[in-house]
Amino acid sequence: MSTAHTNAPRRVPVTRELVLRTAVDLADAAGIDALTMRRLAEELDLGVMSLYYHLPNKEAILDGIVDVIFGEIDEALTDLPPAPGSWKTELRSRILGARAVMLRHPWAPAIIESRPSVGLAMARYVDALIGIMHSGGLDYDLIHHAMHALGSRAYGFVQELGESQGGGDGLEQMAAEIPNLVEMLTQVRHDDPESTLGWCDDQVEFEFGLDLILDGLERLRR
Amino acid sequence: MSTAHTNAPRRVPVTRELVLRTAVDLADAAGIDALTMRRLAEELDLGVMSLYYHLPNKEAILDGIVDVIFGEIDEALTDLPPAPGSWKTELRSRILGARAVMLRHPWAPAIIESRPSVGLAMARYVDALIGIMHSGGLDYDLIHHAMHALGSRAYGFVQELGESQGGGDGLEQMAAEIPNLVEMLTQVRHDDPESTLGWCDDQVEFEFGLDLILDGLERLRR
DNA sequence: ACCTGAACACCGTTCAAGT
DNA sequence: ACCTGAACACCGTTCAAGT
Repeated sequence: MSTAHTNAPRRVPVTRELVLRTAVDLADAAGIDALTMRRLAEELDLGVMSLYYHLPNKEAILDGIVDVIFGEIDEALTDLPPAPGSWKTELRSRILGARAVMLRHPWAPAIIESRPSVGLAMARYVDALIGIMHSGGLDYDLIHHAMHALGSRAYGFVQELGESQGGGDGLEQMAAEIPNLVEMLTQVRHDDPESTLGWCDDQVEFEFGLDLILDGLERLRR
Repeated sequence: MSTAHTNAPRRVPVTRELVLRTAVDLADAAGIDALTMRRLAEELDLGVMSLYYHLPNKEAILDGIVDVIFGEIDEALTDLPPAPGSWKTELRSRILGARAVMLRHPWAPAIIESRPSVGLAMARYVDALIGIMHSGGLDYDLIHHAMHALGSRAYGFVQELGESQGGGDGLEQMAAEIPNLVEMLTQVRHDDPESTLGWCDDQVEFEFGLDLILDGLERLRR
């Protein structure tokens, strides 16, 4: 996973940026729980306390990670073809672009939601969304509502609750107590038997919710 | 905060339910970070290891806490007047009822989102929402989409990102880099100067997003 | 059936240094 | 300027018991 533990001389100097990049790679490879100061230092072939020279504490590392993620989003979006279209399609493609990055870093949504403040990279991303909506003829009051209505969907994710565990192991035992839920699940499963992602295709659901909101906003704009 | 530390004989026996109730009270009073096994045991005037007789581990305590919260929601909703109305208003009032409980336990959303599985109380709550929608004429496929579109909003909350910090301390420094965001914030603040909750009234925004989704679903039903 | 202390394997971080 | 080990104050949990 890394070249740590060798005692060959380091090619690149350790910097704040390298620490953050390594932290993201570590979370990708071993899960967010593996991202401890000790493990991160090990990955960099450094003593634990050396990390504190580059960043003040673990909170700063988590803040920095969010910057890295939104940096990746920005990169992915500048590669995107211009695609003139309406404000709605433009917003939609930006958000789906952000989502593609989130899918590469499944732990990122939880970290983003845990941060108390907004970093520059994230603010820039939001700023671009607002700019698109304003150019599209939405006034700032409606844009403000829109950002709240979108919530984390603006960043390309929704925290999927419960159903994401793939059908619900324990649900069968409670079947008698939750007839409507059981009926819905069996029916939806039946309607879409060859769905590769199981009965619950998250990408489809994400776009459904996103379009529901965008269409509603478009209607309010008029 | 409690009657711990006295050595008067305990009135009520320690049970799983008392442990969970105490855990909720502790999180309410001292924040979710204060909910450690040691602190919880102290609150109950118990040795730490005694907790493990009533519940297998901390995960089970967090699962149990979610059950307690949805128990409170159920209680609050049965007190609610019947309010016949459309499926939309009925769903709306249930969700706003759930939200009122969430507001009493600000730490609850994060815990709910962190749980990998659905407990019975939560499943019952979802089941009731589905029942209402089905009675209102939505088919199960649309209901399934609806639950995903609502996301955590179905439980009465959205994880508010960034702006919730109350105007953004650090935003002023980045003003030049985020002109659209700054313009939106100043304009919205100007339009609503006497807002007691600051420029960003979460209850209003929550209902805006909820209604946007419910109205869109109603349109799809027809 | 109900409770317990000692000990273990972890955390993030302070301190007082080293080169 | 860059890095470090020892130590501290925490975690959740295992174990082997006590009554």
